[in-house]
Amino acid sequence: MLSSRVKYAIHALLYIHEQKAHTPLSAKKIADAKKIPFKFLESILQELKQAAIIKSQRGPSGGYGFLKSPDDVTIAAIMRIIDGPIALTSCTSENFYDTCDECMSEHECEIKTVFRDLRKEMLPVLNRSISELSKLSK
Amino acid sequence: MLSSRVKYAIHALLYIHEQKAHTPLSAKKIADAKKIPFKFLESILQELKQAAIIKSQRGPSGGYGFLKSPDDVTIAAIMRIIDGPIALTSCTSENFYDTCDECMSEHECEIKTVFRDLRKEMLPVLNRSISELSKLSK
DNA sequence: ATTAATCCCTATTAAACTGGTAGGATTAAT
DNA sequence: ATTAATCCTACCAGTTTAATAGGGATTAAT
Repeated sequence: MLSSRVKYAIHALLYIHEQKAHTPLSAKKIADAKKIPFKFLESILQELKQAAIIKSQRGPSGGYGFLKSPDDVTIAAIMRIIDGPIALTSCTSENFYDTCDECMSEHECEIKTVFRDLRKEMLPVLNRSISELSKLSK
Repeated sequence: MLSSRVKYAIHALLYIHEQKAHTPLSAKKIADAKKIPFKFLESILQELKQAAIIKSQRGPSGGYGFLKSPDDVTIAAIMRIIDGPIALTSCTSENFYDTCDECMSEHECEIKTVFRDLRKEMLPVLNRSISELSKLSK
């Protein structure tokens, strides 16, 4: 299941996108509007900033805004930054690949086939961007 | 990510299926063949038995065998029994549905749309059965 | 220059989850 | 009766999760 961090992250990014403010949006405002625990949200925004998704402005009337275009920020990317791999097994992960014992010992693990196919079906859906998502809800 | 319990469960069921023995297969043999910690495997087999996937025979020359047909035992079913929901949010889960705060407050949560679509794409792959999987590997 | 609002960093915590272990009771075939 | 197997209950150490707490650094409006 999705962590609450990822859910909060998506909600926060959607909110920032939808406000379309030229001035940055403060964590406080986002937290209030989206009912996210303030301090918890702060740490999530830090993580997104570290990953170069958003940028921040300090001081009064400071806050957060997109660094990358919302068209290019996908749900998959947010999940990878915060929760890690999309794939359900490390041996079928593209960005977090790791061998599993079974794959080493057997010529081709039966499980691998399923979860490689699964990942392939999941990606197109998760590659939707924040701006796409925002349009859908209207 | 998949829990090791689910991975072990799938491997164990595949092994039982492939042995095609008329006599039940002991946890010990499965554990040795598939290199699964014996006691850990036992508890997994208990769970599968409780869920009426397999049946057991006690005593010497006892062990485990399919109760349902391997044609009808899907990866999705095993995952639901052991790890819980397939869907990534409870509000898009069929078998473990639960409301989330956002879904209540807003007319239609944007996130819900994505993860409902995601679930829809995942299911056909995860509805493959043990016997299908077994054929694929040959 | 003060101050108010923010970012940013570190630490702590309670609860749940994960991946096992341990030991004994029960059952049935020999 | 012995043995080999399932069954049942409890335990445990380590990690993760979802926060909370506190405070320092930075900035900009006044």
